[in-house]
Amino acid sequence: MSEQKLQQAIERLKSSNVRITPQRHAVLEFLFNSEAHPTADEIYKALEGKFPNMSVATVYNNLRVLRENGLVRELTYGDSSSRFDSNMSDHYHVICEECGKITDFHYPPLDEVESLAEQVTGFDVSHHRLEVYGQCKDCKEKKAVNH
Amino acid sequence: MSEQKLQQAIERLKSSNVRITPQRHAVLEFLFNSEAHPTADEIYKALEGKFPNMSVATVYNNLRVLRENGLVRELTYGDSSSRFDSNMSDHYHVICEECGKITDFHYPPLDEVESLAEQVTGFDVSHHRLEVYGQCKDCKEKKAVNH
DNA sequence: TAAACTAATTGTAAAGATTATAATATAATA
DNA sequence: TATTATATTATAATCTTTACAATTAGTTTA
Repeated sequence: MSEQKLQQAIERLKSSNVRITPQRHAVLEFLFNSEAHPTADEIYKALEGKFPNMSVATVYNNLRVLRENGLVRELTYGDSSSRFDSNMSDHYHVICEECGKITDFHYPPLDEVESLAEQVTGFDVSHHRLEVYGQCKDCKEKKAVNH
Repeated sequence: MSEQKLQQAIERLKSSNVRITPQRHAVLEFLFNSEAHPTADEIYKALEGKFPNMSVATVYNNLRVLRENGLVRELTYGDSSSRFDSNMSDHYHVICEECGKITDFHYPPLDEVESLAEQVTGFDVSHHRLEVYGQCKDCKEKKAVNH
């Protein structure tokens, strides 16, 4: 997709003295082209073909570097492994409890909640996270068919 | 605290044919008296004195049973282990990024977000989760002293 | 109250995700 | 192209949670 965004990200890394290796480039590119919020293992498997010798540790290392440089976000839900999202714009997620699919959706940032939390608890608030859970269209339809 | 709530919980378990063993009673009681949202391991360590032979598997089993019966909630944040909350009323959490402390706070349920998510994504929404992150009072003060 | 039945506990092993480590390879730079 | 620091690889270790089989113990019923 947006080749420009990818180039910007690479410049950002370079200016932080992060080396652009083929593996790192591939992880970054894969995430930028994915809307599926993949896990580390899914990224690893997706790049196996191109990099047969790549270690899974490399994927984890690079995800950490990308996260530390503000290029991807780590999403931790109830399930066992983290998911990664290169969409750093303000948005929330709706998660299907049936099949695990994660869908983006936009809503005005909940600034009121943050400021009330500050007042009530005395915290300095930095950010919040919100996820909505339910059943996606596909899973609804599948159930309907089986009846 | 509320001895009555504990008795109600026990009745609820009995009516679901869940046996009340000393270990199970202790896990339940500990959670009902705790406001600290403990991990499974913290519960295990807290009960070690009373039950020197208790297995950590017993703690996990009981937490699962309590969760399945709607008596505790499992909280999964970015850190490695789940936390458990016996406060089943509608409330949100503010989490200190410094020390990990979790503080309850109340806010009207975000029904609007849920209904917008339904419209936009076509999901059947069942619930949502929201956490606010920041720095707690104590950690702020500690930092101020060190300057 | 005792026997019988079923569920719970225990101890240990296994699974799965992630991190640590040390040796080797390689990107960036002068 | 030589140098140097960083990244990668392969593997082991760690940590949380679950699985399993044997034993123990609630609960029910005769």
